[in-house]
Amino acid sequence: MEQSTVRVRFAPSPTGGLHLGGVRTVLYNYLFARKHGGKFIVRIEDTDQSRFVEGAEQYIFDCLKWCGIEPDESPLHGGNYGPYRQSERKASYLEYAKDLVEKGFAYYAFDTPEELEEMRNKLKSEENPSPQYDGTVRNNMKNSLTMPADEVKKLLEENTRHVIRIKMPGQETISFTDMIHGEVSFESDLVDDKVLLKADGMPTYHLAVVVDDYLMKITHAFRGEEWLSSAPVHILLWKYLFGLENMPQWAHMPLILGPSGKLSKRDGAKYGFPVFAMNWNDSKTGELTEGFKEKGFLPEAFINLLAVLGWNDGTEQEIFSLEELIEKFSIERVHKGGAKFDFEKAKWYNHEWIKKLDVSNYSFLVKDLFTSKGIAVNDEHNFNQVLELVKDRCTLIPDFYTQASYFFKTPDSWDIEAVKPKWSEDKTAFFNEYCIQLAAIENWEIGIIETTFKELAAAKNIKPGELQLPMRIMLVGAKFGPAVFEIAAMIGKTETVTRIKNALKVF
RNA sequence: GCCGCGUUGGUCAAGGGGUUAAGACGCCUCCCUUUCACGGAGGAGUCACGGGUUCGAUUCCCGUACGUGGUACCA
Repeated sequence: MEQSTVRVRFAPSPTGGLHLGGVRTVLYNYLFARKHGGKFIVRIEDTDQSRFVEGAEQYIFDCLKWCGIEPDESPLHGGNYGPYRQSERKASYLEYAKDLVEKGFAYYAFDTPEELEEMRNKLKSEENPSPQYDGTVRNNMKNSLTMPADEVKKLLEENTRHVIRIKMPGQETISFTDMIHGEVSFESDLVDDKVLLKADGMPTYHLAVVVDDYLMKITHAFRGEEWLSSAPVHILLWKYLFGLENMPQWAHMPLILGPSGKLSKRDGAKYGFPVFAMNWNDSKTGELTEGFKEKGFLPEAFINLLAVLGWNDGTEQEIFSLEELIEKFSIERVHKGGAKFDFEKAKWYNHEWIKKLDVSNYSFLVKDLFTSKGIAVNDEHNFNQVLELVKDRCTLIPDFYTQASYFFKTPDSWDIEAVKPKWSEDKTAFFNEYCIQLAAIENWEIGIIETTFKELAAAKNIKPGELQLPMRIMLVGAKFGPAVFEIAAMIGKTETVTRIKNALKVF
């Protein structure tokens, strides 16, 4: 397997935002493909036109790009196994479905939606709230198994609306080896006759994955655990159509859960944190759902936190770059059980990445933020120096505004309460004189600003510590930020003196 | 209901027949810093339950509970 090309695919449907579970699945797909020197393929599952949302396909690729994941083959990147949109492969599915009918593994079903509903209502009971179209039920329905051959032929010729269903065998144990769960098995009698080809001629997911995986020579198929229950259908299809020996290896990823149960794609707002990679603007509903990107997450942190939610390399390492993940990832170490998403920890990862990365990697984001708030950034070098000074205090990108904006504009207000109780005439005098001395400084740098301050304090017989906090309030407006003298050095002589004088009027 | 999958602190988790059951986030205390962080040192808190198997089970087996997914002409 290692010798021949590993081909892994991610098959999203363009129906909405890319949520956490989705991104993690792509990520694992991608890591596995890269680690084994294989191809990473993105195929679009757009066979359900009713749910199709304009722009969703592009959105998916935008998210991947932001995460640093580049597909080798996709509708946008090209490749030798196209088309990469299921809607463009419609013709071939019909052939395979007919082939299955001929071999006796599938059949035509002419039941109308109304008739199906009637059947379900009739059979519904306390014990069986959702009756299936299964081995016993199909004998009482309108299909090519129960109707005479000539009648079936006639209906087909008249183009009567129909679907093709798989004929689940009776009393057969269907099992396969999942790369994460190990041996998984199902009893065929308990699985229903899934629709393979819809009345509109489009395949259902079941037929499409199998046919596409075969035609695209997929070797490994990783998907969310929500697919595990329908795996027996896929296994059977592989057996009937292409042979089990050609079937890709399956891996069903554990689910990502919300704070209370399952993580719903919808109201992410109720958790207070995003559930999508990037802002998702639903053209159908007009709803805007916030993404991790826009919330202020770095892509490095985002993929890092997702990668280790359900996987670890067995060491104590927690911070991984994409390159390290490619090197260290192994599907065998992926957890079986689902994990609750913890936003606090997610923020911690972002904080770590902000600290770890050189500010030049993300200063453009902060610059955009400042610009949008009306602060023009002219001196990039100076700007980066400021960011370097405050980055330890920033968890999300927007934090840079509160942590650094005072370097570029006078504080809007002062935390008067922090200084007033201990204020005295001595201190006013000190600062007045300090201003004069500062104004006289030729070589404006941190050492001299601090020395001047301390010597004057000693001369006035005031503890420097009692003066530093007021000075901070004057320059910053509040009790936070790097060393005061560092700030003074950064904002310049004129600005420092101005801020002190202005504050003095109020203190 | 039925079927599948799962279950180590509040959360993410290492481990796996005999361990003082790692580590991280969060929380608390202290140190550093006359700010806020960063950093450092500590602390509280755990093997879902019941039966087996075994000299011994958190680890293996069987049940139960709980969680979660499926049960669509959605993916």
